[in-house]
Amino acid sequence: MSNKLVLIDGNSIMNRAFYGVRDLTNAAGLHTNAIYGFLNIMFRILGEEEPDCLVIAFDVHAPTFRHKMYDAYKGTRKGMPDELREQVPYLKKLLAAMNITTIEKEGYEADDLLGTLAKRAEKQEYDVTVVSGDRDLLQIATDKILVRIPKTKGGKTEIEDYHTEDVIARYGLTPLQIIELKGLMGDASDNIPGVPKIGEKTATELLQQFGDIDNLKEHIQEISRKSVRDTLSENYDMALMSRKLATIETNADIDLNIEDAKLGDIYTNEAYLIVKELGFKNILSRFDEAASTVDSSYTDAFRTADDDDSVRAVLDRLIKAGSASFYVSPVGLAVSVQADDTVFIPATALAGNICKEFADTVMTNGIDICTFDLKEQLDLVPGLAVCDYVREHVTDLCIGAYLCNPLKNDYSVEDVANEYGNLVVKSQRELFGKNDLTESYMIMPDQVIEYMCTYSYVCMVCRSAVTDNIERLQMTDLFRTIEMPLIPCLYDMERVGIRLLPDQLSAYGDKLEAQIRELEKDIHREAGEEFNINSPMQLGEILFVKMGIPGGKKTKKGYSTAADVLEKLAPDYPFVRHILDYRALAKLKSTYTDGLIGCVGADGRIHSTFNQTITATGRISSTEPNLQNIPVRMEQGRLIRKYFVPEEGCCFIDADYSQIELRIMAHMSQDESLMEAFNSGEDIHALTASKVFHTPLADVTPQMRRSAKAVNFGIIYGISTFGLSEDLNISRKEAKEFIDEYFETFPKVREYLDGCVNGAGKDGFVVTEFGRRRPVPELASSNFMQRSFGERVAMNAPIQGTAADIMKIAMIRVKTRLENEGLKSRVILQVHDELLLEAPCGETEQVERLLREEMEGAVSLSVPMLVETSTGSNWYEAK
DNA sequence: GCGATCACG
DNA sequence: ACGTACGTGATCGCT
Repeated sequence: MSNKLVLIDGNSIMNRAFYGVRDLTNAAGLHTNAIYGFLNIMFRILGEEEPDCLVIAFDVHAPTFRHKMYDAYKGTRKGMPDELREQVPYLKKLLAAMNITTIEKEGYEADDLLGTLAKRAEKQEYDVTVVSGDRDLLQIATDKILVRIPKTKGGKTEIEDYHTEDVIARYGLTPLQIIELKGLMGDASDNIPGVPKIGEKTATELLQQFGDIDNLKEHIQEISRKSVRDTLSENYDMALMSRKLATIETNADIDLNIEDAKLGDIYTNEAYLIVKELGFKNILSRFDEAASTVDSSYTDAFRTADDDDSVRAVLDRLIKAGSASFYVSPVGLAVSVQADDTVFIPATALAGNICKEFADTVMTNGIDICTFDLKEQLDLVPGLAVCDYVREHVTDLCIGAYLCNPLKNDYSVEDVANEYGNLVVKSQRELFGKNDLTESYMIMPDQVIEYMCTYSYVCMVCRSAVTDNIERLQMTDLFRTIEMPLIPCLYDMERVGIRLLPDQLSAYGDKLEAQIRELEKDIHREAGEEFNINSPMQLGEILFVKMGIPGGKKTKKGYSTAADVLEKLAPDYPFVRHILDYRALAKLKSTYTDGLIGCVGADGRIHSTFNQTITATGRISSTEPNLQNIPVRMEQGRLIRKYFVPEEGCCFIDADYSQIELRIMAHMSQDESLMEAFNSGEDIHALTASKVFHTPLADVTPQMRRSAKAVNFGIIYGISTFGLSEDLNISRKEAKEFIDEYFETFPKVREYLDGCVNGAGKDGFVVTEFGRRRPVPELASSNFMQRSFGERVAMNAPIQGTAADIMKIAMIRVKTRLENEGLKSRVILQVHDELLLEAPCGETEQVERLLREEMEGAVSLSVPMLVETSTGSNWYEAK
């Protein structure tokens, strides 16, 4: 078996970690997140690859051959932020202590050193793995050289692996052609003026046809598109330059014998001390001798209390301390009164009333309590579901962790323990697999008790780190007055649920089924064969190959059959219309008929889950089932809403914020024209059309209003000529004219949006009116696509997020006031800018008024908030 | 498990 | 990396 060499691009992996890992500092105040992220990736690679040799390459702060070649290259390499730069020497020191070979050389970037070593090792029959965050490295992939690119998505790091064939599969080009691609796209020289602007798609097609830039030059007359031909001939020299800059040197002058990079014992005493100084306890646990020194002694202090006296004693200590953390499950309650006073109390204690006694004690004494994911525990302590109490006295670390970084995929006690407390704890899954806690408690009670106590303990010891972080990020007010008191609102919606008439809905499903069968027969007949219409692959084959319909393109695996593509073909091909109809019906049947019926509980109601920690913008989301996407736009779908009905003697009230996002933009931009538009009370899209097209309001055509509406939406989404042209089915040029005209009309809107993007570029995040942050790391990217995405996010998130904030405030106000006035009406659904209430029929008028007051009064902006309400005996009627 | 598709704001 | 509007979730077919 051949030897294996792993090569890591130190700078690029640190850089990735710096932007992907939460801000960490050690006891001495040194920023450590990039080191931490690097080590995690390195250990993962070492575990997976088990290499014989390892080399880490670094960039040197000195001009490289690229600088010497082209002055403007300087501008393309951004300097590192200080907080990253200070970490580099510590990592190098640690690697040295671990006897890991590092290499850096003046005049070269890390890429070049890796490229040279990889090729050299390949000749010596090594299996080579190269790890980098930079896709430029793909050019050196071969059958023997594997390029691995870690991607951090949400909280998890996934690694993309590329041998030759993987590059071809992903890009349609060979590894060497990747260099040509970069040359044509000018990627390595993003900021250099005059470099040909050819997109990846065009560039890929050209290369697939002509192989490389040199051959392309020779056959330039064969290129059909004039614009591409012109760009190329004008900028040929720049393309060559660009290609040169992107080419990784594989013959760098370095004297390193690969055998000398043999991996020895990396867990040395010296390294142990450095890791300890850096404060990475869970990395410390990798050190064999050191493993026993990892502090897990806190479990020694865990106790159990089950007799009345000792349980009462715990409650007394609780009252004396005035604060505590807890974690509760069906098996019992874990309470931490102090860091060294964690007690497990079985659910059977105090004659089975322990949970209620605990909640009562807490609430009557105004105890400050801390837990993780309160909403999941409220069934066991329902008395705590009071907005005012939760706002003042409860801290949910799950919500806190989400506010600090809303981009993660999930939030767990394990991660919070690790990030905020430097603790390593096991998850329920790791400890008990798929068994639930009650089962596990019967088989291994001690482990379950330790698990419960650990969760409570983590809340106790991580509490201040999380709340300090929230404070540092200036979100304490958002956390206390919006996110925390929202929890009881969501809990109520879940618990109350919404009534569905399954039998009637099922009958509607049967009707749909009959129509589906009919259409299916027609479609198969027209196609001349039976095939699965639900398979985009088979359908694409039928449409674009067998039937020869033109225009089929897009997607990696074959043709796109998405609705926007088919919609353009439908006028000319009745067959395509049938497909679209079939799709619409099939969707209704599977998701909204069969799917919803399967969700009806024993009480005849659907209890969705409303998640508060999913979205990047602050919205809530709904799952199992998703009740935020019940059809409304098409009549046949909208009919589904007839089967959502209120309890006997009740009706539905629907309350809808009118144009909330555009109103927020008017306020945040302070654009006089837009504010005036809302103060006038006219139809906003028509008014926009009137202003943008310089037409009297009365003469605005439906077509003009439609365009204006699309532009208004586009503005909220972070406008781009491409997006608008796709949406309105017009040319890019026309789209650009619309947008320019819009900004001419509403100049402060442009200033505001530019300000969002600039602010995000400078600070790395954007903020809503209520202080909610969304990080925008994409803006720092050197990749055009990613950066553009970052720009759109920076424009959209403050608006969408502020709307979410306002709705949350409204929900808290509505719930609180309904309770204060002794009304029986309850909010049962939230759909971003809309609330649905179930109200006893006698209360409707009062509650409609209440809703308008609380929702419109939730916030005071420069333009009025307008809420429209309506009532009905089912959801269809109430909308 | 992932991509394509389509439902909503 | 998110392959060009922003933000979601469920279902299907396919590997």
